[in-house]
Order: sequence, then structure tokens, then C-alpha cells
Amino acid sequence: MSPTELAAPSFFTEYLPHVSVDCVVFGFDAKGLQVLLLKMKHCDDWALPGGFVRQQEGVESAATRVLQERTGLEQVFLQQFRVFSEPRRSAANKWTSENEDLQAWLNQRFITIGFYALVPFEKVAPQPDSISDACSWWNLADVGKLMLDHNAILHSALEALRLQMRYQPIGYNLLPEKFTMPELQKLYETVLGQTLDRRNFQRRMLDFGLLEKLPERKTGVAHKAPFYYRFNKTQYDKALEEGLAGGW
Amino acid sequence: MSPTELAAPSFFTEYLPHVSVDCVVFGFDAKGLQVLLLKMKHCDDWALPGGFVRQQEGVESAATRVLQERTGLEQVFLQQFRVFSEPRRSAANKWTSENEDLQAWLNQRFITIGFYALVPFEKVAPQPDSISDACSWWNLADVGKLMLDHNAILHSALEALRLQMRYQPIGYNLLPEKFTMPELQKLYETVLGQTLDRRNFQRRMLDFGLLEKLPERKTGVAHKAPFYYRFNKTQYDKALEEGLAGGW
DNA sequence: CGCCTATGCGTTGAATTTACACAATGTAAA
DNA sequence: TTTACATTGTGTAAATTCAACGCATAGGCG
Repeated sequence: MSPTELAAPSFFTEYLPHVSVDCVVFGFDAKGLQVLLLKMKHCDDWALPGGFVRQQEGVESAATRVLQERTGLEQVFLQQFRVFSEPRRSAANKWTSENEDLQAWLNQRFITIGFYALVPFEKVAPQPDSISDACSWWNLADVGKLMLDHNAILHSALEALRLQMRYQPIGYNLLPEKFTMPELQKLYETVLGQTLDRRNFQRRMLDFGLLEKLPERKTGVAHKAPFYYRFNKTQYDKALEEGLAGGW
Repeated sequence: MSPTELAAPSFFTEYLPHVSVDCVVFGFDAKGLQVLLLKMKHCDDWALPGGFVRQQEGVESAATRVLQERTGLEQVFLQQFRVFSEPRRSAANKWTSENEDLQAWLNQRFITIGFYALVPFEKVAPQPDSISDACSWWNLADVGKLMLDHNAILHSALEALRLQMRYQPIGYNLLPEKFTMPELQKLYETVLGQTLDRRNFQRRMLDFGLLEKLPERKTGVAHKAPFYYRFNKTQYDKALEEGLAGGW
């Protein structure tokens, strides 16, 4: 081996061994709740976007980096929710690659730190990574069998998100800056998986004191045009810190 | 090196590198909420009980093993709540030991998975580990500066516990099998850090349907003797699964 | 220009939460 | 023994919150 080969960058020197991060990226559009998935090379499975932790970074940075690379977004709402570490979860790893370093890296046992992210659907430009050949949104209801235990991770993320909604507001990261009350309600109904009374929902949301009603109405819409609202970021962040009162 | 030395057990072959678990063990007695801490050798700091993850075990098993070794308890309520991974959190590691293997191991960068545990105070037999020379309960209010970022971990665990109380019952793992309503209330007040109305508390707890009133009263107590209660384990576990209604 | 659908705003009764009142019990002091 | 006192058991009324529903209005569409 030549010195240059010895000095060649390796996954084993760049990243912490045995540790990965996986991100459940939620987006929201008219069709409902969407999840960002990667189509893995050399196999039919889709997988959650994931990555590894550099020798000198924290897991949040690693997840932020993954998110930036897959979505192009700099600022995302990111929340770690659980570690998945059963030894057998990695047992199915049977990667083959011309790159021996990569192959050995991927066939390690991994413990993975699960994050969920809430991102503005329409601002995302999905980008596959080096071991996948596609990256795209999937409607939550259409997601099939995923790689390894990624179905369990996805399911767990949704549970964590539903729990979070009980005491923290959501929406700032999932909706465009201006949105209507029916759109906000649709978001809540979709994530919670239940319908809510239109009038009680509106009263409750307004009572939280996070919304600012704009003077303009949505245009080009059939029937009565709803007003636009936007979040008061100051109040919103305060509610994230201190929590909301009740919950659904 | 002889073959036997090569085959000698090493932390690096037994455990996953860079990964640790730390446990915030909560107990409860008449003096309030207690935390189990270890006095580290060769330094004045106290620390949370922690350990490492074997090559073929999950992080929950690792934490359970740590708990078993420090408390003697087999069955404990254990909940992972966050990963602590800032690179600089390990920067303060300056362990020295005659055991070079151990020294190199301890001076790695670690990401640690935080767990909190709820245990029956009076059944615990605290046992120090190999790198500590004492293991004992501390009243939460008396805890001073801990090793590394363990103060932050402890604080974060308490926050997670308070959050959990909003939608899940606690007490089964923190109280003796038979307990009085004032004892249960004291537990809630201590963890939440606020006083609660005695009569409303009782009504609410009973309405949850988790308690069974026993025909006996506490004896040897000044003033009116309160009845004993115990948890209905079936209902309790159901509530852990499905969550409670409201919250404080 | 009326029809239909969805929004804005409001009302009412039920359910829950909160704040107290009062009797009962057992210890300890008078 | 009696009395005082602290604490528990049970109940109730007011206040607040929650849930279900009514109705007028706006705006596109035939």
C-alpha cells in the first residue's frame, strides 16, 4: 500500500463506528402527510434518510447535515425521539459494494438515533445520497415495507409527534407562511388521525394566542374565501418552550 | 505478546466503542425524591451510574444490567429519554489508571444514552462499581456539581419524568406495595414541584381507576389514620399503554 | 340571479375543574 | 378523663372548560 492509500479517507476514520442517525421527515400538502424516503441501490427496499456521526460532531449536527443534504433546507425542526439498538436490527445487513471500505462500514452493527423533522413540503428539493438512486415523498398511507426496522422507526416517530402535539404547537414548519384555518385544521386532523369540529378548533387555536389574522383572504377559491393567518413566531417559540395548556 | 495476552478480555472487544448509557435512578422516601449517585475514584466528583453496551446487546439491556449491578433489582421501570452527544462533553475526560486498556477506553469520546429509572427506595442495596468507591442516595435538592455533563442529564431526566406524569401514572415503582393517599400525593407534589389540593387529588386518582382501597388503616400514626391503597397492576399497565386523560 | 357549499361568528347545555365546608378519627396535652 | 388539635374522609357549589350545534354570509357556478 502506498502512503496516499493509507491516508485515503475512510468511513472508519471519519465517523464514529456503530452509530447512525435516521430521520423521519414529515411534510404536509393537500394530499396529506408525506414522508421522505430513499430508494436504495441494488435492492427493492425504500429507507429513511440516514447518515453517520463525524468524529467531532454531535448527533443533532449529524441529523441536521443529513437533512440539509436530502432536502436542501438549512433550518428545520428536528427532534430526537428514540434510540433503536437491538443487535438483530443490523443482522439483515448484507451490503455488497466495489468499495471495500464502504462495504465493511455498512455491514457493522449499528445503533441508530431516531429523529423526526417537520419541513415545508413545497420548499424541499429531494436529493438521493450515494447509496440510493432516488429520493422522494411518499404519502404516509402508501408507505410499504421499508429496509431493516425502518417501518418501526417511522411508526414510533408518528407516535412521538402525536404526543408532542398534546403540549406543543405544530404547524410553523409544516405550513407555508400564510395559511387558512381550514388548512391548519387539516394538518391537525391528518396527524392526529381524527376529525375535529371546525368551530371549536378555530376557537381553540385562536385562544392559544399564536396566530395573527391577516386582512387578506385566499383568492381563486370556490365558495366563501377564508382569511389568511400566520404564526406569531415570538409567541410560537414561547409555547414551544413552555408548553400549551390542554390537548386533544 | 503471547496468545493468552492477545486473547485477554479488553473493553474494546467486549463493548461498542464511543457508546455509553447513563441512568438517573429516582427513589422516593419520606424525605422526598432521591437520586442514586456514585463517588468516582481519584476525584471529588459524584456521577450518575453508567455503563457500556456489549457487542451483542441493546441499549435497554445495557441499562438494565447497570441498574441490576448498582441496585440489585431485576425488574425496574426504565425509560430512555435523550441522547447526549456534544463532542466537548467528553473533552474533560482525563482518566488515569494502571490498567492501560481501561484508561484508553475511558478517554474515548462518548455519546451517552440517558435513561431514567423509578425504583422502590427501600429495596435498593447500592453497590459502587469498579471505578467508584461509593454508591448512595442523594436528596435531589442536595445534589451538587456532578461529573461532566451529568447535572444536565439529571435535569433533563426530571423534565422528562414530569412530562411523562401528564399522561401516564407513576408510583407503582416508587412506592411500597401498600401506601396511603397522602403518601401518593406527596410523591406527585415532590416530582411536580407544586402543591395540590388534597381532596381534588384524591378524587382524581380514584377516578383513574388504578387504585384499590384496602380495609386496613395505617397504624402507629399521629392523628386520624389513613387507609391503605394499592395499585391494580392490570389497570396500571393498561394506563401505561393507553395513557391517562388529563394532566396537571 | 338563485343555488350550493364553505366560512365566520355565536349559543347552549354538559362535563370537568376548582375552591371550600364540615364531620370523623386518633394522638397528645390539660 | 377531658379537651385541644392536626389530619383524614366525604360532600357541595361555583367557576371554568369542553362539546355539540345554529345561523347568517360570502363567493363561485349553472
